[in-house]
Amino acid sequence: MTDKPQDESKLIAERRRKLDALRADGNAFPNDFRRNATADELQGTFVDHSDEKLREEKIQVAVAGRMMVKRVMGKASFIKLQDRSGQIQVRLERDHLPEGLYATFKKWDVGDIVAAKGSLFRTQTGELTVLADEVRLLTKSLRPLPEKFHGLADQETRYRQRYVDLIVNEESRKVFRTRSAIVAYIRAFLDAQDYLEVETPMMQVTKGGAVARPFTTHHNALDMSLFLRIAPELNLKRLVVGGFERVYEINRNFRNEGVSTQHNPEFTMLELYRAYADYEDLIEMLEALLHGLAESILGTAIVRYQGEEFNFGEPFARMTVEEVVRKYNPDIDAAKIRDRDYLVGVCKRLRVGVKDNYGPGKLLIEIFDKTGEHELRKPTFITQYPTEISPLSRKNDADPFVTDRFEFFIGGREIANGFSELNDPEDQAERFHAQVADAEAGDDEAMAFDHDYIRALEYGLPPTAGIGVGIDRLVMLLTDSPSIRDVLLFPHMRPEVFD
RNA sequence: GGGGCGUUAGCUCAGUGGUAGAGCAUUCGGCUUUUAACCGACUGGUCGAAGGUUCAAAUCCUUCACGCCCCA
Repeated sequence: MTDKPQDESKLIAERRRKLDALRADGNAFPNDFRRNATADELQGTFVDHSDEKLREEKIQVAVAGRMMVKRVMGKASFIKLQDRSGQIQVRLERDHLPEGLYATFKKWDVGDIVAAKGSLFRTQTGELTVLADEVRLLTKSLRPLPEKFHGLADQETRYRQRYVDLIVNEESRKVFRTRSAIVAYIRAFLDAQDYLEVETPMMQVTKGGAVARPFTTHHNALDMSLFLRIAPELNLKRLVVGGFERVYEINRNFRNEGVSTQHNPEFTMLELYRAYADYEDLIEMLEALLHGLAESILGTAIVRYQGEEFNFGEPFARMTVEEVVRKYNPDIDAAKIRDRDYLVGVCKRLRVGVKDNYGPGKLLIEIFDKTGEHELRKPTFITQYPTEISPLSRKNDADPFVTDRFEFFIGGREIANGFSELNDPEDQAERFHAQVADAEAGDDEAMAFDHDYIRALEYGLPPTAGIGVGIDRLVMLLTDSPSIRDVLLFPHMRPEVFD
């Protein structure tokens, strides 16, 4: 009744024969069992119950899960069932089960989904165990699990077949539970401050909100091109114009760039906007958020990441872009640090590519990226980003060469980017024109002119500050994960070849 | 895009030119308190793909695929 691929492993073929027998015997995939407790509920509830007390009370339980351990010792066996909460041991005795069931059970395999009903007791070593009155096979597993001791180590298989990784690697399950807890903490933190969570379009007609290359898609019925968003920024600020003075979105962005341990084509960002605030207010807020997160997730303000140690309990360091450039390039002439020709010379010495349309601000940031970024190990706010490369940021009142903007670095990586928003519609229009000029000069990362966004600003965006936080990188930090793929359930991979 | 490393049984891994290996898992037998259970027997491979060198290739060479790391 089953078509068997010729190259199918003998292990799978063996299990398929068992499934055939199950089908012949009735419903091989029943869905009428209901459990009354998870493993951890039982472990917690009866933690103080002795074996005698458990046997006295005859506590009836119904448990189910994946059979991860199977130890047959003649006429009795121990198995362990793994459910979403943990594992619970079950003891099966031939003479304590309905006639013939024990012999049937012996054919079941590690990996099968099994249910058991019975009463609780403790073994000689004190392990809480269900003495089974009844056991059932709920789902036959056709594929053998990886070896029990070493688990699944192969990176490629862990990423491609995450379900197997999650079955056998507790550390991997823990990473994704922590990820969920981090996002839940952030939501609670913001909700407590009266922020409104919103969702804005993933598919956009105009690319904007960040300097990056977009993915393009096509709407058939409308016969038009659409961009997958590179940022939600402009839409969120439209909402502030609309009177939602505190908004945030936690969602995916898409950037058509390289893949690395730090980059996935789609990644998750928290972006938030707050009216009547400036970038200094958001620096304070981010410090409070990160401190609270560390205490909540790790139970301490000390974050250990890949051999480095960061204290989230104290205010973070601050430097300006120019200070960083001068610190890591001590030979630079401070008097000429905004001189285009001089900076071109520095870039050439550093073997940084320079284009004709680069102004001093762009050149400065190229030098920063090349020489400074990786040195920013301890949590550090970098401020005063050049206006030239910050088309949506408010100019600094005293020094319009730079904006009231910061980026936040830990371990040499950008974690967040925030600024006082540019709410002058005429200045914003000029900045868009500059972006369009860059685009025409061949810069495929430049923004388009967003007429509707200018119109929104013309209605009046209150003085506002905003911030974007890379959630994946934050999760990496708090789970000590070396690669972004370790914190993405299904990281981007080239297609697998099935032959 | 460039460089380095990797791909051998279901899983974890040995194997540097001369008969393809181990542990776990599977299969069979034994065992009524195991904890990577234990004891005994057996089984399991187009060595990532294609081509080349050689009397002989998992091993050397070339190309390709996929993955990991570093750099741009």
